[in-house]
Amino acid sequence: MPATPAVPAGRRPTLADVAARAGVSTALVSIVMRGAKGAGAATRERVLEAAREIGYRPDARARLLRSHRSHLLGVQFGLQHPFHSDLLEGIYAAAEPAGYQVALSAVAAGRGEQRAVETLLADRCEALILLGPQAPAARLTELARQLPVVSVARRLRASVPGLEVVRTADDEGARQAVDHLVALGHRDIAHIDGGRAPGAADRRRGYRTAMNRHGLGEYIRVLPGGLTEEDGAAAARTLAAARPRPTAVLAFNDRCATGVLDVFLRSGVAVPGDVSVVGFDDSHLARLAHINLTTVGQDITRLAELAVGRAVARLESDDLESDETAVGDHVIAPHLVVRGTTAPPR
Amino acid sequence: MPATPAVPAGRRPTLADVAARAGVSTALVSIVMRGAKGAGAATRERVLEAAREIGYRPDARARLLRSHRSHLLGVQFGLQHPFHSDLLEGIYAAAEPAGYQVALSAVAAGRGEQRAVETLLADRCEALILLGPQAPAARLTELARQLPVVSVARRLRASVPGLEVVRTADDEGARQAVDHLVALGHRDIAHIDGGRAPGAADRRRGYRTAMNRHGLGEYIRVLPGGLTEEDGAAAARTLAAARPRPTAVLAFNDRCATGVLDVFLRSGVAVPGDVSVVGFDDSHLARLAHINLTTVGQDITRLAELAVGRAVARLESDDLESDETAVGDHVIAPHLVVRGTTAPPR
DNA sequence: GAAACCTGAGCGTGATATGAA
DNA sequence: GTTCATATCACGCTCAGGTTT
Repeated sequence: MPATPAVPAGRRPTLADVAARAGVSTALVSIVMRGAKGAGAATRERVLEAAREIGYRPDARARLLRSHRSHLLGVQFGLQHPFHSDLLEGIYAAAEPAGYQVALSAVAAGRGEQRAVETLLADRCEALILLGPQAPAARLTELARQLPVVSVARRLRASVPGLEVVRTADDEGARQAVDHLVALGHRDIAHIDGGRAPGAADRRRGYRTAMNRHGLGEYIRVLPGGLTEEDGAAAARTLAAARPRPTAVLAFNDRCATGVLDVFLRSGVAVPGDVSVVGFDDSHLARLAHINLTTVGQDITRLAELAVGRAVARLESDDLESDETAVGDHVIAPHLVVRGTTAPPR
Repeated sequence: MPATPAVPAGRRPTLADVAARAGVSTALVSIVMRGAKGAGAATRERVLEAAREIGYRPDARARLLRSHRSHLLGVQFGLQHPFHSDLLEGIYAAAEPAGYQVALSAVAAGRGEQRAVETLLADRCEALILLGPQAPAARLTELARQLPVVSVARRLRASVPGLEVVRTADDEGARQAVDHLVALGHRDIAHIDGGRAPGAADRRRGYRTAMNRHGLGEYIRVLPGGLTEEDGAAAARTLAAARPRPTAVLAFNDRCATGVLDVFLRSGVAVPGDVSVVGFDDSHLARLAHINLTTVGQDITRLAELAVGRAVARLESDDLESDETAVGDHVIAPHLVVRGTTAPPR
C-alpha cells in the first residue's frame, strides 16, 4: 500500500529529487522534462517514470527566472463584462498555438487598472493585452514604451511605437444597422447611446452620418443610455411615451436592447410590429430563441486572434530589432445579423 | 531632456542596478523594496529614488523562488458564469487583507479543469480555490493530498484532510421558496431543475421535501431544465401548455427564470397574475426594475470570504503542524428576496 | 545593545561547455 | 561525427549571519 509517494519531507519535489531517483544528472532531467533532444529513449522513460513516482512538477517560476523569455501574455479584463469573457476564450485559443501562456489580471471593485497592470508586469509578462482599458491615454503611452501593448475595443489617437489598437468598426456597424432599417422603410430611427463606454462615440457618429446620408437628418434622435439593461429600459420608457414615437431603435448593445424589448413588451408596444429594435454585439443573449434580436455582430474570435497576433508579432520583431511592422489601428468589420426584431414599419 | 532612463541596455532593471545607482548593497535594496526594517530613513529615500529613476520593478517570480512561502491562492473559475465573476470580486477583496495574492486560471473551451489546475500548481500556489468544479471527486481528493483545496458551490462527500467545501444551503433555499409560495396560497408548484449543475440535486431535494412537508406530494412536478435562459424557456413552453397549469414555478436559477418569464409574457400568461415565478441567485438580472424577480439570494460575499478564510486557515495551521481546524462542509444560509413575480394565486 | 549596512549562499531551473561512448 | 550524459554557472531575489558604527 503505497500511502504517500517517497517525496522529500514537506518540500515539493525538484529536478534534483528526480535526478537522484533516476540516477542521472539534473541537467538530463531538465532535458527530458522539456522534451528537448539529447537524451536516450531508455533513460528518458526512466526519468519520466521517476518524475511520475514522486509527483514532480516543473516550477514555472524557476523556469521563467532562468530563461530570458517568459512567453507570457498579460491580459487585463473586467469581471463584469461578458464581452471580455468571450474575448478571453479566443485569446486562450490563439495564444496556445503561438507558443504563449496567458496570465490573467482582473479589474474589480477595489482593484483598479493600475493594480491589475502592475501585477502583470511583476509577473514578467512580455506584452500586455488590455480589454476595454479606461486608463488615460498618457498612461498607456507610457506603458507602451516599456513593452508591447494592445488595446482591445478602446480606440486611441496616440500612435506610439509598441501601442496597437484592435477594435470593431463601430461606426460601420451603426451604419449597417441604419441601412438595414432604412431599406425596410423606416425613417424615424432613434439611437440609445452608450455614454462614455468604449466604442460609444463611434457608434453615435456612425448613426448620425448614416442618417444624414439617407437625408434623414431631421429624424436624428440620440437618447442617453449605457451598457446595461436598466439603461436601455430607462430610455425605452421615454421612447414609449414619445410623440411621435420612432418606428425603429438602435441600441448601444444587446443588454441595452434587451431592456428596451422588455419595456416595450410591458407597455404594449409590439416588436417588431410597432417598433423595430436593433442591438449590438451578437451576444449569447441575442441568439436566444425568445429574444431573437437583430443585432450587429462583432467578430470576437477575429478580435482575439488579432490582439494576440499583434502582441506576438511585436515580440518577435523586437527580437529581430526590426521595426517594419506597422504600428496602429486594426479595425475589424462587423456584420449585421438579421433576426426577428426588425420588420417594415406599419 | 531625459529621454530614456539610464537603464542597462535592453535588460530590465534588477536589484543590482538599483544598488549600484544608490551606492548600497543589493540586500539593502531588497530590504527597502519590501518595506522591511533595517534601513535608515535617508538611505531608504535614496534607494527609492534610484529605483524610480531607472524604472525598477521587483520580479515577482524571482521573489517567490527565493522565499519559501508564495502567499498565492490559485483560483479556478469558469469564463461563462457571471456567478463566478461575482465570487472573484469577493475573493480578491478577502485575499488582500489576509496577505495573499490571487492567481487566476480560467476554464474555457479547449482548456479544461485539468489544464487550469496544472497551471496553478506550476505557479506555486499554496492553496486552490475551485469555483464549481466538475472534476471527479477522486481527482479532487488526490489534489487535496498535495495542498489545501476549497471547493465552492460543489458539494462533495469525501472528507479528506485538506479538502473543504463552501456552499450555499441549496435545499434550504428551495424550502424557503416553497414556504413563501405556500404561504401565499399556492399548492400546484412546479420546479424546473438544473440537471447536473452544482447545487441542482440539493435544490431538487429541498423542493421535494418541502412539498411533502406541506402535504403537497401529489403536486410535485420536476421539469428538466438547466442554467441558461434557453433551458428555462423550453421548460416554460411545456408548462404554458400544461393542463392543469401550475400556479407557481421555482426555477433553478435567475437566468433560467428569465427564460420562463419571457415565454410566459409572450404566451399571454400573466406573471404574477396567472403564475408566480421564483429564481435562485439574486443576480444583477433579478434586481433589474423591469425583471423584478423574486429569488433566493446566495450570500456571495460570505461565500468568497469563507473560501479564502478556510484556505488561509489551512495554510497557517499547516505551518504550525496542527490539525485542529475541522475539515469540512461549510454551509451558508440563503435568504429569500421577495420582489414582484410572486403573488397569491387567482 | 541596537541600528545600519554588507557578505555569501542558495531557491529550482536552463544553457553552455565539455567529455565519453 | 553523432549521440548521450555531466559539471558548472547564472537568472533575480531573500535570508541568515556577519561587521561596523
